[in-house]
Amino acid sequence: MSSVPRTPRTHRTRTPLSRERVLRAALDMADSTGLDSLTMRALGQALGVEAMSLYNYVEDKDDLLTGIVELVLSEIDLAPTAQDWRSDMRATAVSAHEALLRHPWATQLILSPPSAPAVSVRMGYIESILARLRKAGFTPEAASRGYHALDSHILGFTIWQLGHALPEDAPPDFVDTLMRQLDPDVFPYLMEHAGVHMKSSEVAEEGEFEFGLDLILDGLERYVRSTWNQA
Amino acid sequence: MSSVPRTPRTHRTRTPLSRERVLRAALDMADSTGLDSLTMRALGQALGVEAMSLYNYVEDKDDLLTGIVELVLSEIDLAPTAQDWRSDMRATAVSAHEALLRHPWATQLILSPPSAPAVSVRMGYIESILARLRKAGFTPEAASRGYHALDSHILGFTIWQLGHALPEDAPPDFVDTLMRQLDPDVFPYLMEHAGVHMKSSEVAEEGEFEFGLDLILDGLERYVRSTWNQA
DNA sequence: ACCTGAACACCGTTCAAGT
DNA sequence: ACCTGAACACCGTTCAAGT
Repeated sequence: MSSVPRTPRTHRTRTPLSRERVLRAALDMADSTGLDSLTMRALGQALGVEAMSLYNYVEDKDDLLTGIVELVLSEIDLAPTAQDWRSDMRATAVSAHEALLRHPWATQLILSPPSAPAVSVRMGYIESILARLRKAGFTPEAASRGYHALDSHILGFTIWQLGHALPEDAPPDFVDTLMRQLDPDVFPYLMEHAGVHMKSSEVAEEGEFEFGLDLILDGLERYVRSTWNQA
Repeated sequence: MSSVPRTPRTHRTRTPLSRERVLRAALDMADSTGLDSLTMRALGQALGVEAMSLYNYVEDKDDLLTGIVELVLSEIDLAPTAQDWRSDMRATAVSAHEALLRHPWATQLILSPPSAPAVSVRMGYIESILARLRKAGFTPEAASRGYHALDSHILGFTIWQLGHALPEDAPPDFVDTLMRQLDPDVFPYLMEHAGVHMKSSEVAEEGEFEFGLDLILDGLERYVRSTWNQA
């Protein structure tokens, strides 16, 4: 701890490799150039090392991907401090949505993991949602329902939204030319729909996530109230 | 059409290759052994041909995947014949959900396509939802909202549901051993949640899709009613 | 016209060998 | 202890050559 031999790191910033540094570099790579370009060989090169060295810090590529997903999930605010469960759930959902949008590759890794079940990485996240609802007086069944409804909306809407975003390399007239190819006799309402999109800003699209979120929160509120009335 | 030379197809069922036969075989392969095992080489072998021959019927692998997604989408009932928009939308949503569950690999291809935007394959589907809502008196804006809410729930919930399904090769005591590994002091509510799952049947899980669906339909109903009252 | 062998540029991963 | 060269078993895809 205290007697690290300090070699003068003049010509190379020879920061020693570590699992954390590998994961951080992998996350940066996925953020900047996409998940497809994150190969073991390219990641090695980015760290100034051959690909094989990475296996000293990571079990295999699956473990690498699991690790960077964990980093993304750690950005979510799991302990907002509002008075009521509804505001807390809303805050956590919005925080999760924002984190997932910051790392557009993450949602598909969570929902369609290359191999293992995703639940293990997300246990802390799931536990805190369940805990908040139970502590607000939800029955175990109602809390399970609530978690399902909220989580499927958070992840499901986000991946849907990302899948419908314009491709990064889209030319400015992308939507325009796409619409011109549509036969107005066959797809009249699709053209109208595109028109609605052109008028609305990004702010409006952000509203869509919260629109659905509030629908779910409304439904949960009614659902638990009816549960309480039964008792 | 009428003068096809009929070679006696005795020792080999030498059905000539065609795009349709290639796509059908690819879909069957994805259904039975998963998307990962669907390689050009394996598909060729299944059809009794070398992989390179497939490029006579399919532009590249992307085109192949687009093709089998189209087959899945064609299974959806886009023209139910109830009286009201709500029943029609509900029927189409349920039909879509069922088709996507029959082909568990399809939803991720729709939501995270390897390259191209997914909208092109789904135009007919989107158009028919928009058309049904507009014909029920929805404004263009309300119809857009409705389509977004419905489609994101259909695809988003389904991919969430599939991502949380037990792996195919799971041993019978999979959930049991997973729960035993959980520290009850750290994840008490997660354990309780697992307990709720053990008691409920598959039917109950099917109910979750319709629970969220009805929430959205309720919200849309209120939303358009308020729109009408304004006019 | 349709199919194939050989080849190319990639993957993830292993393992013995280096320092 | 950490890193590497060489190798293995795969990918998608091309292209000239076969029939």
